Amino acid sequence: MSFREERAAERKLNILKAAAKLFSEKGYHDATIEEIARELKYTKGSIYYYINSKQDLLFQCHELAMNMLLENINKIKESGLPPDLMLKEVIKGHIETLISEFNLVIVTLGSEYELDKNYLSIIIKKRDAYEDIIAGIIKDGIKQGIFREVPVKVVINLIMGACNWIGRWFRPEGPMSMQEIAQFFADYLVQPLMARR
Amino acid sequence: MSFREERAAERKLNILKAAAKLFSEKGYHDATIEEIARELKYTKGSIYYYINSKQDLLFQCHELAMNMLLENINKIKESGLPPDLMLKEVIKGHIETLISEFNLVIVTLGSEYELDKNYLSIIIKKRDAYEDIIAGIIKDGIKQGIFREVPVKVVINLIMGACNWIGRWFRPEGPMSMQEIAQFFADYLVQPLMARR
Amino acid sequence: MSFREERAAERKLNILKAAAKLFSEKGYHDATIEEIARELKYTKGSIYYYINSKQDLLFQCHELAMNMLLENINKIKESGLPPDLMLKEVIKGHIETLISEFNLVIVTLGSEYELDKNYLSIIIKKRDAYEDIIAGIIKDGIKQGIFREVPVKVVINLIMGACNWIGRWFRPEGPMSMQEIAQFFADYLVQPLMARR
Amino acid sequence: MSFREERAAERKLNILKAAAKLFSEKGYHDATIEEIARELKYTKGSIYYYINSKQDLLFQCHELAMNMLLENINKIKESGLPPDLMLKEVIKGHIETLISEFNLVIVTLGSEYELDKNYLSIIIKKRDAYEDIIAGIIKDGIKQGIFREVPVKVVINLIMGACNWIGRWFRPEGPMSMQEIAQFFADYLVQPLMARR
DNA sequence: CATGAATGAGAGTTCATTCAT
DNA sequence: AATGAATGAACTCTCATTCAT
Repeated sequence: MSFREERAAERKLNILKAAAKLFSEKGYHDATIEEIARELKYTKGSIYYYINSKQDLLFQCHELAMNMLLENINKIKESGLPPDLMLKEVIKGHIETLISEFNLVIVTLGSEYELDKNYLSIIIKKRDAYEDIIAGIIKDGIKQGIFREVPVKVVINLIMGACNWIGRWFRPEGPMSMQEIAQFFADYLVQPLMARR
Repeated sequence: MSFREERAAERKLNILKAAAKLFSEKGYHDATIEEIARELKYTKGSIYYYINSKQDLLFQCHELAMNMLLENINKIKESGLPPDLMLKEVIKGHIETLISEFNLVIVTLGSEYELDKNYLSIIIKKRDAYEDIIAGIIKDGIKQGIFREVPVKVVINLIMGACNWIGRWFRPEGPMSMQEIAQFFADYLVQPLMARR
Repeated sequence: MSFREERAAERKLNILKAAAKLFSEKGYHDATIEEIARELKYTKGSIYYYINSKQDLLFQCHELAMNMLLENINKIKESGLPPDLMLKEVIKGHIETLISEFNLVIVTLGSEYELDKNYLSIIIKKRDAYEDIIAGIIKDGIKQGIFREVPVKVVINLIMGACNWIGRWFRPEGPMSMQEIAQFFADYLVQPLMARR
Repeated sequence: MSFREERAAERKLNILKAAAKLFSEKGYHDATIEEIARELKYTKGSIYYYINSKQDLLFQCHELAMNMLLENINKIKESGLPPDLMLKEVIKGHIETLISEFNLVIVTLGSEYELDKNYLSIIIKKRDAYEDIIAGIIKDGIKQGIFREVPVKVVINLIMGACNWIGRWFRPEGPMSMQEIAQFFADYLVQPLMARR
């Protein structure tokens, strides 16, 4: 990558982050291109040198966030941990990514219907891949007798809901740290899966 | 209420439901007043005979939904059940209201930042009242030794997240019925609260 | 006039006065039919039993005001006073009508361009008649050597301007009464007309 | 000021003048943004690149006009003329500004109630400053024994009314020129102020 | 007589997007 | 690479007016 391209890529990333911030604060529609530009001390027109459209911007936010989540889960998948511990790691990693890349991930979680059909199907594919990995872990656990029999999809949705909702209420200045919350959620959500001995 | 007033109230409710449907399908911004009118075979202007503004419409959807949830939880609070069973009833009731009044409740859960400050504060007050009742039940359970010690707020957020997320994935034609899901969630989410004996 | 017609006429006058009040307070456009109706505890629809259109309402305000002014000046014309005193009476009468029928007259003086062409031409005819009478008095005075030679039209416009502007600043609670102002204006405005001896 | 900024300022002034023309011809409400745009061969939307709102446009017309009048009167105040001649100069200057910047000034004189409270208070402050200067001149004249004792405010209102009304009837093609009218008004309106010797 | 209800034409305004420079 | 300027489509909202009951 040439110097020029590098600089362009960097600027694009900045635009993405500024967009994500505003999208997550005010919603896709109420965040205007003008505001995004102002945030970066660009002018409205200049932005269009780097992006194709506002939709495109939204899509790339979604994509970036999903890639982060996928990267994280793939690492965990390789860890060789037993299913219950592995699932806990997944939950903790999910929450930690969610909070540390707050703006980006919140956009993904809160603006589905704003995405055009074509873009949306790409994102959904990634999300499905993500959930499939989780499903694999749970099924493993069941097969090994560590987890009891459960409707896997439903459990995943339950877990994802609990975790994703964190974006709505988490405040860094609150009484529990990100790590404490992540640990608490992991324990709370995995426990009912465990088979009785 | 006179015949006239009754009919007017009914029409207003219809408008509210049509609005909720479109808001939940396309989001607040992308649902236009014109579409809402078309849905009801009204004209754009006529809608404004019943409402003050689009914001107002959104607000009233929120309010209607919150009132339904509050009505439900208040009934359960009076039931005299032990905390664990009561909490399960709350979860089941929440999910059932959510699904049967899908559009309305989804609007409430998914469009916070679209609401003007003044309106929002009213809704937040209602939501706080709702969560306070749940907090009361959990604290009761802890006091009675039925539930273990937990950070109450965090647990509520966990439960609410899991439940509210249902709006994102539930399909009536899916393998589990609304009641089955509600029961499964209630059991799954209450179990980790139980004190070990 | 039958009882019914009488009542209708009375109500129409009330509507006219309410309209005049609102027109003068907020301007023709910003005063809505709804407000006029509310002022009279009618409903929007009912108003239309008595009037044809909002334009019509405006026109009739204009006409009523002009008729009052004409009635007044015609009485003075018959008085047989010498021109200078007669002109002073006209000025005083004009100002007193203006103030005591404030709303009505203000409408006439401040919303010419709101009137449709057809309506406007009728009002302008009346105004011309009014000014012609004043012109007659001044010309008389010149002929009799009481007034000096002046461009009559210009003087009339000067006098009318000074008087009509009163609607913009007069406050009944101010330091001078209506009569004092009227007398002061009459003296001030007639003096420069007097021929030197 | 750069070339670009200069052009932008010029365009803004054009918009102001076009707006003033239409406002004075048809009144604030009946003049639409679309018409103003059409007058300048712009599109409706483009206008908003230069202004914030229609109200803003009206306000700026008011302000521009008041600034012209103030500039004029301030120059005269410095002239060192005796009060009677100075007052005549003020009247002439007022009339000449009024006529040569017809549209702008007429807007100011005829659309008070169209201005929002906040805007209006700014304009009223300027108008008060203007009238205070005139008041100063008259009081000077009284103190020097050149003018007789009069209620100053009332006289100012009388003079302003006579002058401002000119906008309603002046036609450049009429028998008297702007200068002749201005001179006539100045003489006519100052004479009754003079102390008798 | 009175009115609740409905209508539709039109206004102001916003904003993503484009483009010449 | 950047930007000031312009555009037009779309949207919310208002209100005089009509009409069945």
